[in-house]
Order: sequence, then C-alpha cells, then structure tokens
Amino acid sequence: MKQTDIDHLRHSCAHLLAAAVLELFPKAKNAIGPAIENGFYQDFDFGDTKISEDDLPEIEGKMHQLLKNWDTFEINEVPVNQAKKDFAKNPYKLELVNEFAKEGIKITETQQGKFLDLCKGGHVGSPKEEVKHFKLLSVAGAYWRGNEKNKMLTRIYGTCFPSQKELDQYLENLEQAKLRDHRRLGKELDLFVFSDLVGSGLPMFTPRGTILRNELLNFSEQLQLESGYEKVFIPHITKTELYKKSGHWDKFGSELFLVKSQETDEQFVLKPMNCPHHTQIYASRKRSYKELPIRYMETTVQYRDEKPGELLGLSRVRAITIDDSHVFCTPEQIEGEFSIIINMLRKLYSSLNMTFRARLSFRDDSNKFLGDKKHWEDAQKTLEKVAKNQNLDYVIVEGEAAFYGPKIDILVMDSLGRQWQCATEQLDFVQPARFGLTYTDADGIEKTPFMVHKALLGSIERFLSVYIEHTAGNFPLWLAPTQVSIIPISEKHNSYAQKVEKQLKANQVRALVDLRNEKMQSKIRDAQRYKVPLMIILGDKEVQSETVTVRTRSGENKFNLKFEKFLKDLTQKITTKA
RNA sequence: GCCGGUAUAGCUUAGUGGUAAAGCACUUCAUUGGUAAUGAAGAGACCGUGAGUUCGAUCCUCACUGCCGGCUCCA
Repeated sequence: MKQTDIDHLRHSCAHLLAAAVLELFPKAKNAIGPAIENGFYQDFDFGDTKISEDDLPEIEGKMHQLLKNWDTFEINEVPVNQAKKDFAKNPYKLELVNEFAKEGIKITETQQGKFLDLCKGGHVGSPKEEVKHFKLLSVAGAYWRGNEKNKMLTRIYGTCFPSQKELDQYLENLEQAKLRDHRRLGKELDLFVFSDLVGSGLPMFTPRGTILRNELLNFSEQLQLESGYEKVFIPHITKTELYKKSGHWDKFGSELFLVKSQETDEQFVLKPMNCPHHTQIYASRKRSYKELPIRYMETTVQYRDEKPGELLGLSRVRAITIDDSHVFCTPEQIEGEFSIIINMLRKLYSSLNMTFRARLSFRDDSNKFLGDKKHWEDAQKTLEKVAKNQNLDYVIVEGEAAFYGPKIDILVMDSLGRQWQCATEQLDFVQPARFGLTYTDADGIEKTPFMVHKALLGSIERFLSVYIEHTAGNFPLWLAPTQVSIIPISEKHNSYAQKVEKQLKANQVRALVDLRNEKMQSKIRDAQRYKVPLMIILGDKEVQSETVTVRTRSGENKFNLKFEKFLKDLTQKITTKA
C-alpha cells in the first residue's frame, strides 16, 4: 500500500472518530483531524466536559457501530454562505471557511449519515470495508493550530492500518519501544537517577552509568587527541558581559540561569555554551598564521533552563555535557578541518554500530542570520564540497543554520529506524569578529580567523538516551559497566573465583565476583538482568584444570577455556572495541 | 508555560472515610548447588507537600511539587 493510501485510510478514520465523539458528546466541536506519521489525530473542543483515556473504549465502540453505515465518502462543493450556515456553531470550521473564502479556495464538505464535516477530501472508497482496523491510543492537549496563544483543545490520537495484522504489529512495536525506554532501562540497569531535592532535568549518574558515560567520552577525546586537538578547561560561570559581547545574551533570554554574587554587585550566569570562553583563551595573546589551526577541546557541562514541560529523561535535561571543541583557522583550512571531523564521526559511529546522515543547515533570506552574505555563500559551498568529497548521505535544509554560520548536523539512525540529531559541526564567522580575534598572516596583515564548533557525541545525556534504546541496554563489551560476572558454583570455588577476579582486574577488565549465598542459577539470572556480556562459571572442573567456562549473555557456552588464552582474547576485544 | 492523567516500602503494584497488603530487593538462619529465581524468619511506609470538608482523611475538595502522555503535521 502506498503512503498516500494509508494517509487516506487514517484521515477517514479521523472523520469516523469525530462522528463518534459528536454522537456521544453532542456539545463537542471537532477541529481538524489529519493523518500523521503512524496514525492520525482529531482535535476537539469539549467545552466544560472532561474526557480521559477511560472514555476511549466507549468511543471506539461507537466508531465500530457507526462504521456499519458508512458506505462511501462523497465530497460536495458548496457555496461559502452554505458552508458558513452549516458550521455556524463550530468556530474552528468557521474560521477555516472564512479563510478559504478570502483566499478563493473551493469549499467542500463530506456527509456520513447526520455527520457533516468540512473536508478537502482524501479518503478511502469504501470506509465500511477498509477502516476496520483501528485503535485509539491517547488523549492529549494541543493548541488550536499549534499556537500557544490559541485555545487549548483536546486531541485524541489513534492509529489505523489496512489489516489487523499490521495493527497488531504496530501495537506490539509500541510495547517493545516502551520496554527499551531509556528511563526504564536507566533504572533497571542502575545507570542514572533523579532526585526531587536536586531538581528536574538534572540527572545524576551512578557508578555503573558513569562508566558508560566516561567510556564514550574518553573514546571521543581519544579521537580528538589523535586528530591534533588540545584539552583546555574553563569555569562554569561567567560575567554576563561575555555573552553580551558574543550576541548570545539576547538570543538565549530566559534560558540562561542567573547567578548573583553576594560579595560584589556582579551578575554572573551559568554557561549555556562554551565558545565565548574558548575565544578568550585564543585572545590571551597575539597569534600568528603559523599557529593555526588552533584546536581547543573540552568535555564540559553547560546549563540551559528548558521550559518545565519539555524535560524528558536524559533526552532533554538542564545540565548538558558536551564533547565540545572550537577550532580557530584560516579560510583555506576550513575544508580540511571539516574533513577531519567527518573522519572522527565515521570512526566513532561505526564503533557504536550506528549509521548517520548529514543535514546541511543553511541560511534562508530571513534576517535572523548575522554576518556578511558573501561569507555565508562561500561557507555553504565549502560545506557542500566536504559533504560531496566525503560521500556523505546528505540533504540541504534552508533556514536551519545557527545565527552565526551554516552547519552540518548529524542525524543518527537507531535500531528502531528512528533518526536523532546528535552531533553538530558549525562554521562561525560572527563570534571571532565580535570578540576581535585576529592572527597575523604571512603578509603581515592582521586577519580574523574562522571558528569551527564541533561535537561528536553532542550532548552525552541525549546520546545515551538514544544509545540505551538503540542497544536495549545490551552494551558492547568495551562499554558494559560490568564486563565479566564471575560465578562460583559453590563456596568451595570462591577462592579460585576471587583469584580470577583479581587477575582480570589487574588487566583493567571490569570484573565482579558474585560471592552471595545463592544458587548458580540465581546468579546467572541476576547477571542476565544487568545484561552483563560475559559470565564465568567456576566449579570443580575449572578449579582442577585452571580453566574457565564462559557463558555469554545470549546464552552460548564455551567450556573449560585456558584462563591465559581467555584473558588474552578478552583484553584484545576490549581494546579494539570489538 | 498550557491541556489531561498520576503520586501507597528502595522497586513494581493491591487496597480502604476508622493510620495499610503483596512480590522483588534488603537483614538473619539453614542449605553448597553445573547454566535465567533454594527454603524459612525478620526488618522496612507520618500512603508526595500544604490547606479545607469531616467526630475521624492515605481515600473526598483545593493549591503546590514531581512524574507520565501531548502541544510542527492544517478543512
């Protein structure tokens, strides 16, 4: 089935939903009901009546009942006056009718039984036969036309498929996605926590979660060090003047956390980004073209005050750790610097078993973009050249650029086929000028350097939310918080097990011996629950022959491996991130 | 911020206008085992916070806070 046909099916179902609701709630007024990515929704003004998800089964029942008499979808063109009369009691439809009349758009209606709706068409031929396989999913608030100045309507989400099988499959996928929800796994695998005393959007990482974080961040730092980046360090607060000069003060507005000094009159802010600080390291002395490119990197936390309703697990937080960097370079070096970054991205994401696409975010003609237009055009050409030469799978989107320059956003694909923006690589010719950064070129003239902002993982919190769901918590060996769980079969084997643990730890393997007074089966179960990649089972045979029996988390066994050989293979796998 | 939902032990949940129950986790004892839960006992909760209604509130009402589903998709 083509996507347009599925959209027609879902849009038809939205009509059916509207009809059912109006039958059950005569005072309700329906607004719009389009097909969306995985289903449809229909907005209603219920007046004073409150409805909740408990009402959905009844509405579904009514839908099935009405559907029996829905033979066709007829679309009739009507004069403006007729439409105004028909929808006199529905301010939302009326607003649309008036708009269409103004713009000279033909007005069409569709009627099913006593249910009359304003509609531009796009339905199935025989609703009675085709719209059978639907399910209402949730109730939510939504502003009329998505504008928070408008009235809040009640939105009912649902989905509809050509067959029951596809519907069931979709509902099953929703369940699966819930099971691998990073908030749930974060708790189950003991990775991160929140505290009401600390505040919302401020995750704290447990020892296990911190290992995961640090392994990822160390990998990112390692790639950068190999590519000629140098570590720097900056404090997390600054006087507001820094951002007034950079242009961020107006841009960020209420997202900035303010910090007031009690000793002086000075007003500070928690840094919402790191570039202005880094420019001040560059600005600390005169620079020669011979020094460029200068590449500062720092994994550091920045703070942004999101609207409370927008915080979500690790995906939207208020303390954001970025594997950030800023390269100061000449115009001729831009292309090379971007290529270096693309190479790092390749290494990083292929090690994580993820693919990515690029979105070249360019400017449009609006006036929110600062700086010289010629600069922009040159820069955008350079970025596209890099994307082509690097064989990136890319699209160009106009209007998505940062205010200071165009960027390459990296969209990572996860195992459920979803796309997430993680990394971003940005060119900036505004801030160096604003901060008066210069270098003396070969011809003795002082020039303004370009600045390249980059993050490989982006926000580690956000990346972890994606990666936890991507892997469902089955982290590869090199990332697993516990890499090896050592399970002695009985207490007779404890001392050998402890010896094995000691040797593994001496080789930087994250091994943990389970000496609890539990049966082996129970210990295996717990190791499985924490998704530990390898379990070592030790009994009489292993003790006697100085071997280990290895069970993987997928349930495969290798019996009586020589310990030395096992250790060698293991450390090899870990260091190569295999 | 706005609409709706929700808040009971560390976790997952049950329950009632007369201060609460279960499983897992935890502690102790017994048990020492070959690939996803050994048995028994014990301890653990001002039922999110504040106010109101009531003789009496974990339960009803209101406010606050946290969390959950949403707030681009245009008749």
